[in-house]
Amino acid sequence: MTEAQKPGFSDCNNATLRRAARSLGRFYDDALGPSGLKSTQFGLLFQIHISDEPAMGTIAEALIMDLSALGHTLKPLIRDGYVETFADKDDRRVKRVRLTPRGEAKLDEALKLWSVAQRQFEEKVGAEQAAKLRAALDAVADLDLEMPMAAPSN
Amino acid sequence: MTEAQKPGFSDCNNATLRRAARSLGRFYDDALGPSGLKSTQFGLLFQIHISDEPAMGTIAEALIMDLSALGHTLKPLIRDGYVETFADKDDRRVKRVRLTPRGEAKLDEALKLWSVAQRQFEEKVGAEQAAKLRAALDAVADLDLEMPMAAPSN
DNA sequence: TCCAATTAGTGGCATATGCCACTTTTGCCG
DNA sequence: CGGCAAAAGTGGCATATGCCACTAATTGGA
Repeated sequence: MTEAQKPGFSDCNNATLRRAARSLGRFYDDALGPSGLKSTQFGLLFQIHISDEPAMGTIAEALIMDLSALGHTLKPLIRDGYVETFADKDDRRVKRVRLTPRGEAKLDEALKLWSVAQRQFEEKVGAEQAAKLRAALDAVADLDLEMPMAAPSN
Repeated sequence: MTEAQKPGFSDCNNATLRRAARSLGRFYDDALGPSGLKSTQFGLLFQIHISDEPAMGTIAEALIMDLSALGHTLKPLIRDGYVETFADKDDRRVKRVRLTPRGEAKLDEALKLWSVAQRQFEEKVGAEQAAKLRAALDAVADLDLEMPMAAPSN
């Protein structure tokens, strides 16, 4: 057991996941560097792009991220003019989001850089392996994990 | 292709990874909640625990995280008295880290909570699947990804 | 119709991470 | 031995994320 601490570093699924995320994140960030976008921003712009003027809550749900976190993350993108928001016509509580022309252009630019990193990665691990990994990650992300908390006895 | 945008959300390995990390992170964070530690802090304390008074750079390398980021993340733990640092005897540039008795105790407390989440997770996906996933993630994390940047021609 | 519960966001506060510019130590070499 | 490049951290600045307490709009009854 002289190597009990050698592996990734622990048996914690979460820690292992975060570690990989930091590593891969750095790689994609570097690739996107020239565009001035972080990989997270790129992902967010992309998600908005493929959606139809989604409501913030819809985006947050799709990306499994906290609604307020999404709001914060959106700020720099709005400030830089890549994204704009507007109230839903039927429900004024809802705020919808869309890319500005400038945002679409920036996304196009970033997509070119992203594809290089993506290809680079898939060459290393193999497209099929990558697809399997993504599938596994999606499965994990969508797991209905719930602490065995006291079932609301009432 | 009516579902081109339905899956996780994109083919980006990085985005998929981050999404899963947010999801799983929330789960482990909830589990660790009672201890007052975040899953990231738990992971950091654990890493320090299994190491032998590691230098900051050593920890950063093991966790594949930026050295300065580690420094920042360490602050609240130092502030709360779970960790302490001291200069290396031979190289005064090096700062070593160790858990305080209080930190060891807190880690023990957190370990109990963590194991519940860990078990819960492995019950859902299967211990073997989880192990495979961790292996895959470690492999990804340790990949020597490098932008095909101009190879230093010299 | 009017109020209680629910839904969608916002703002504030705190941690997580990175990059960059410095400062302090070392290590190395002429 | 003196000075320069490399190594290890620190601090500042900016984004990423979460939780919580609130506010504004809606919805669902009584």
